[in-house]
Amino acid sequence: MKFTDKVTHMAIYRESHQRRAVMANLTHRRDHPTAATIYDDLRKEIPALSLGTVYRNLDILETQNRIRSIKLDQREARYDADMNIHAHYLCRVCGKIMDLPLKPDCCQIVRELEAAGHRIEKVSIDIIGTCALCR
Amino acid sequence: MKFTDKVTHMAIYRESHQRRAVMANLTHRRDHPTAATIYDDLRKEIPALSLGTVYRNLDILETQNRIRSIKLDQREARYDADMNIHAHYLCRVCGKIMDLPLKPDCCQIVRELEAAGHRIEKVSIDIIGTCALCR
DNA sequence: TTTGCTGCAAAGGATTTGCAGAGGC
DNA sequence: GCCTCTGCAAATCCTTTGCAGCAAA
Repeated sequence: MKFTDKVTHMAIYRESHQRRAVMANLTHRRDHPTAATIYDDLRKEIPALSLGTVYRNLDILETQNRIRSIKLDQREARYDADMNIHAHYLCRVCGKIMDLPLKPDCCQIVRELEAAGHRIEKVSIDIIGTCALCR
Repeated sequence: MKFTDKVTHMAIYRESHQRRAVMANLTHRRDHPTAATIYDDLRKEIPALSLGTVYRNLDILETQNRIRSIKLDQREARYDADMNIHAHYLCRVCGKIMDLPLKPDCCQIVRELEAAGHRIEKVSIDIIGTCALCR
């Protein structure tokens, strides 16, 4: 599936065993795993699983708005099943990612953009630094 | 230079012709070019320039806090010499990137994190959607 | 039965890196 | 003169894709 297809071609999805497993794995985690982490984890229950399938399913789940991807640094994407509005803080020393709840009035720009006629599909608020423990 | 060296090893930088050119190119632009775009542009004045050098210099300039990198989608990084606090809006249909000025009170989380002892090194607020013209 | 989904493996694309020589300071 | 920076090219890393068979609905 190409990037543009997401917009123009509304696919009819089937719930495969693998997709359910990816979704379940992400739901039952508190961290923000990479595709490779999910893959390693799921191989225990689905030995024949392939990494490509994990990527394809993460992509579809994001299109379905059931999960969101996070690009904190230039490295691998991370995934999150928590769809509540929140920011992420990454400590670049220990690598830990913290969820930061957001007050609704923090997203005033979003409302201004919408008022100007722009459609909002994704908002990412990512903060990188060194956490208190690592300083 | 490895990722971790940025933290532990404080390098003494020299201002090369190439680094000055990358910085100047970025300063004189209003868009948010990729490394490849800057490279294509600078080849006109520095024909022997290599893409690796562009990447290395963008990396160093970001470490020096003279520019910032932007990761809007899963694709190439973009670069911005505007160091004022602002958000970015990407229209995923036409690809245009808008700068969004931010009111200082929009970053309350940042102050809360700092109060809790965490050091903030970078804040990215990125919004993806479909702009008014493309709808 | 239809057509989306999978595993496999190869391809793709962006970024990084090792090296030997050039060039700031 | 020391040590950083460069061009080159190969390597790396993450992600995507083509294909033939499998499996939801």
